Amino acid sequence: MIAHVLLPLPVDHGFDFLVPAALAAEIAVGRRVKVRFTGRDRTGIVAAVAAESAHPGELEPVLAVYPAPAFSPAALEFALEVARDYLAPPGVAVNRILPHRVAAQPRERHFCLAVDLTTAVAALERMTRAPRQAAVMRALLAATTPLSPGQLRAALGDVGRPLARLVELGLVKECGHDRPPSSPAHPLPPEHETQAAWVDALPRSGTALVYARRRYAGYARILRERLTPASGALVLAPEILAATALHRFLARYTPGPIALYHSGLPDGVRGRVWEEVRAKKVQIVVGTRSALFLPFSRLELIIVDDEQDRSYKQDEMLPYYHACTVAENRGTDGLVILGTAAPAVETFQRASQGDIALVRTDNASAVNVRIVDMKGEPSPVSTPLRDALARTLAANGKAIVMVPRRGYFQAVICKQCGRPLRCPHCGVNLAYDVNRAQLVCRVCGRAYSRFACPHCGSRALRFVGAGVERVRDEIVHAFPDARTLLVNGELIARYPDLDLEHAVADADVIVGTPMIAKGGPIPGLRLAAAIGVDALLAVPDFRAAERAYQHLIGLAGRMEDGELIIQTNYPDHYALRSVATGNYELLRENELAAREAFSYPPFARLARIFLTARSPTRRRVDADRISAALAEFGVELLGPSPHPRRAATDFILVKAKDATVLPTACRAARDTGARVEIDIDPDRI
DNA sequence: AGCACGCCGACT
DNA sequence: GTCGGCGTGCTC
Ligand SMILES: [Zn+2]
Ligand SMILES: [Zn+2]
Repeated sequence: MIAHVLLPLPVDHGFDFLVPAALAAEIAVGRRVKVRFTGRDRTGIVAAVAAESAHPGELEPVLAVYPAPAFSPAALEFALEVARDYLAPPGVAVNRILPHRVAAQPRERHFCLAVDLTTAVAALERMTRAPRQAAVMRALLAATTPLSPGQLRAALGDVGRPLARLVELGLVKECGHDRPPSSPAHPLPPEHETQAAWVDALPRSGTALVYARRRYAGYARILRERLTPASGALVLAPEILAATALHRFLARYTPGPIALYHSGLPDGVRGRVWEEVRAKKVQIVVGTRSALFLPFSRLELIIVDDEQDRSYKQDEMLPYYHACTVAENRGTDGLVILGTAAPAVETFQRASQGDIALVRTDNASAVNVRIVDMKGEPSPVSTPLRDALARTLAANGKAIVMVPRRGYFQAVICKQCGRPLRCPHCGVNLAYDVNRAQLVCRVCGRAYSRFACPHCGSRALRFVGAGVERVRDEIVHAFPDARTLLVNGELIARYPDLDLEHAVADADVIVGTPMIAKGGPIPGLRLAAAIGVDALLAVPDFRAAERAYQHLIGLAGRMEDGELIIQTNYPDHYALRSVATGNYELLRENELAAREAFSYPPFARLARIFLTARSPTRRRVDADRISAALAEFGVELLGPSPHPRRAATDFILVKAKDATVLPTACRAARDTGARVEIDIDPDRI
């Protein structure tokens, strides 16, 4: 017997191995196996089992078979289809998707009263000399479900001793739950019921763009009303934080167990969820894009929340897939919901052409938008913003300030000759880091202490582009009594378990990078401000204005009502006017016109071809070979230009006005033999 | 991906 | 003469 195994190598085929008789019963398509390959042990995934091999040479034996976690045959086929669509090596893709181990179910014990209520109350009255025991008894009396030691500890502190004593006395017993009994779903609060009204307008199947400011309650309603017992449902959020918040919400308002699945979980936990899905023990999963590959046997419903978010595009690692597209392929005979408060221009275009359904609620928001013209404003915190902050804080309201730049100052410019100070190694502008009191390069990390212009020698320097830390300091200086919280990537990296919701609840002013524009309403928030949106508008990407719009809508979405202040030098920019007037069409029309004029999506399809080779001449030769190979397809090539992050890598941008030729052209580029990686439909350029 | 093979410039 | 650079191709 032969096993055809996909190894994690950048090749487009698998390798055959001999299945020893002892492993014949265990071998199965989708399982992970250990093999000896080129002198070392490796693991791969069985793509097929056959009687014989077409390989002429000797075959190595399969050394071990791992029954779990494993792909179901259908899940494997789907993963391979995605790899094929995105021109990724199948072995690389499937080995990345499948977790490696299955962690044991955490054996959380649960305790409940062992006696009836009257006996318990009588015992409690006699417990005057054992207050800890009494506290445990009271907690168990009040609880509607059994409690785990962890839950008791959270409420009462360390109660191991008193709990053990109560068990000894026969007042409390352990009840045999492996997992906490799923709490009965809470009814939706009335205000959520109205927010969920759009569910009635959904089609039965196909893809629907749900353009609604508030969507979570609707998702809970769909899960309650539309899910049949035999089917699975998948709910995606763009990032781990958002997935966790959505999971918490849906677990509260939906009956039955809901699993959480994302790449931040330990491998073993992911493996456990994977296997629970395969065994149909879990019907609903909330997660990030990697959850799309879970082995659901039937998937009637996929919800992609915040459809416009660029985190849905995998662009750091193969396969370079987009979660929305993959979701639509995955849920072909069910319902796929793309939910958003600020639709991607491309998605909305599909809806307006009738390719997908459009469900649009009245998105009028109670947020009042004010655009502040920054011409002549010396401080990054304008006078109108300062006044609004003072008013808000005086009225015990909360404020949030978004600054799209990290650190302290974006750049340092010579007052004498006007030129920016650059890193001599990388050529990029140097940023100022207050903590080190040095100029730092964001590309190579080098720091410099020489504060003088290399061109004219002048020591008169101007710091420009206030970053989030600088704005925070400015606000702390202006409002020393307010509790100010800085939220940036560094904070999340340093405290991965930080409960952001709690931290935010304790702050008066939250200053942060655009990550704070994601998420639901913050209680008590009355003022939101966007500082330096011009930096967002100036990003060299055809989607820059759309992204700025989406960030601003996201920021406004963190308030139920209140004021949004936008600081800009371009008060008439259509993206900002569109936010101010609540008129999405204004953004859409301007974007469509620009993209049609310059042949960008949705009027063309793009791909990036990465060329990796040590020598630049080699990359040049490859680039020439590719442009020769693509000549016949009538596509436009831009570049090659150096990759912004990866060393020894260039990329070519491919633009195809005919959407259907792009995959063919990309395949032709791959088959030139040049060492390439291809990113179809990139999300940033 | 890793590793061997093989071909051309420049060094004891 | 050999050493070592990397481009090419193969691994079940
Ligand atoms: Zn100068
Ligand atoms: Zn540098």
